[in-house]
Amino acid sequence: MTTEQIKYNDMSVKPSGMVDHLSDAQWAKVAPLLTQHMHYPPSEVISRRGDLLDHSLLLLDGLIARSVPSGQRARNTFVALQFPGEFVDLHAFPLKRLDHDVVTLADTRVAIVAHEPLRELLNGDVELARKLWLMTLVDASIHRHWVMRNSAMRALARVANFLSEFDARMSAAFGMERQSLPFSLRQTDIADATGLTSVHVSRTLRELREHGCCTVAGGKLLIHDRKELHKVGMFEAAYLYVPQSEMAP
Amino acid sequence: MTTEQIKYNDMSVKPSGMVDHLSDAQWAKVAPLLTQHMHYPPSEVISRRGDLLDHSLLLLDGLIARSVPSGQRARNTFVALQFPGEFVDLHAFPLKRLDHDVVTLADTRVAIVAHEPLRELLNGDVELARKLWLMTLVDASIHRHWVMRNSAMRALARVANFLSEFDARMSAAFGMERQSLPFSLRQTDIADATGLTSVHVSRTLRELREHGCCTVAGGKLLIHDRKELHKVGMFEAAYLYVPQSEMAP
DNA sequence: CGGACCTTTGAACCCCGTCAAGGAATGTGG
DNA sequence: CCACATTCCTTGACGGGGTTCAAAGGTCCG
Repeated sequence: MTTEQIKYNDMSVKPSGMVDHLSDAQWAKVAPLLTQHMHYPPSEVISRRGDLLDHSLLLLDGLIARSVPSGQRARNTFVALQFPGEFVDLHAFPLKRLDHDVVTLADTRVAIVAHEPLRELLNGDVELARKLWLMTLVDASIHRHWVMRNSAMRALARVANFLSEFDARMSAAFGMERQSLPFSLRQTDIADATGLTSVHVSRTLRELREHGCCTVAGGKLLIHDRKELHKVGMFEAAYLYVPQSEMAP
Repeated sequence: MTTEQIKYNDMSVKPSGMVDHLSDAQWAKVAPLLTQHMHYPPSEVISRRGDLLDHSLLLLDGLIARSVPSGQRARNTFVALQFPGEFVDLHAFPLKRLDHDVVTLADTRVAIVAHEPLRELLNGDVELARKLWLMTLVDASIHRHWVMRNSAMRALARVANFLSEFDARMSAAFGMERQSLPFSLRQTDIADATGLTSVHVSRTLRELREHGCCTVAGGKLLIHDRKELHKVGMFEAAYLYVPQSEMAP
């Protein structure tokens, strides 16, 4: 394993994104559990399907996919993506056994939360426990959207919707919308996430580019016309349950 | 609304299925909250996307789909199915706002759990709260499997896998495996759940029948060769997290 | 400058969708 | 008990969106 272990002391600043569902006071309780950090290069398998976990991960920076062996395709299938400020596998806290691999898709930093101290913390704070529950339920809502997207949308709309979601969740992580986003996914990764082949993803991205929606190139996602991208992808962000305090002017 | 309201007194017997994740003592605490029952005919919309719920449902008997407006298909898309002994929309307890419709697919009986008394119960019982959390996480695991199935499997395997899941979850609800199962889904429902057209579902079911796997007809699912059905559908039940006490000899 | 990896493009194919018509099952009213 | 409607299932013919196979072109980095 080519991982590297570092100690940070300062988690006092609450990251943007999903953890913003927590109040400042709640974050102040969770932060002390995040003493141990790890750093991984891209395409690294952090945990494997079937593993019994005694800890979960908070994604600080980078990008992570949850991946399962694919039914009848050559490569694996991505069943979820996690962005900075999101818990990667908090469901392992009640569930323990993992039903998917956890794989990095970029240079990635995570903070480790051991389940034992987390259990003690949550035993004494019902509200906080409910917030963490809620955050896993947002994951489930996103899963449901992925089922719809990969079952009922054509390639062009499917990829446009996927990129719209990427934009929205990345914006939540940044705390603002951007015209240019870091985009470490290869076209084969987009294929794994959308249930298409990388060949057809290539063709579809060209189409989106020629429509003037967006360009994926050089590790960047350039949004030319967000409104048009959303329209092509029939994108409505409600299912992401982005915290209120986010995205304020 | 053609629903009918009944009062039951006896919920002392714990149903089989998903709620079997609860211990008898835990069930004894939950049961008193289930005083109000409802009965619905098939194809009835119980709750709608966007609704703010102050209660959740425990499915006692029948079958329920969670349905979303479809991207580019004529009909809706099913993002989940719920079987007897499962909570239908427990995620609405922390999340409140529903992101999908709740629709009956059979003659259906449910018990209503108001969120307010549930909140008070869970405030005083951390272990029980964690069990309910776990049950929503099993839903999420099933969502992930649906993403894989509808993204990465061919029609024949996809339908075989779907029917295998139906068999497994129905078996959990009955507490035993059966050769013949009540099956109230129409072929258009199978299509909505698998992302195929009903025409192709018809062809696929014929193929499964001719392979000697199973027959769907007359409101019944007949399993001729469960092992072969699982093989064709590449079915492995781990993602269902069926409770241990279930399925014992 | 050479090699590994990713992207792009072309051509052929096929799985599944679409359209259309007929058939079976069930229910309803006269 | 039959005419008729309704709903669902089945089958055929055809077309197309996406896959597969193959090869060439970029790009990055050692």
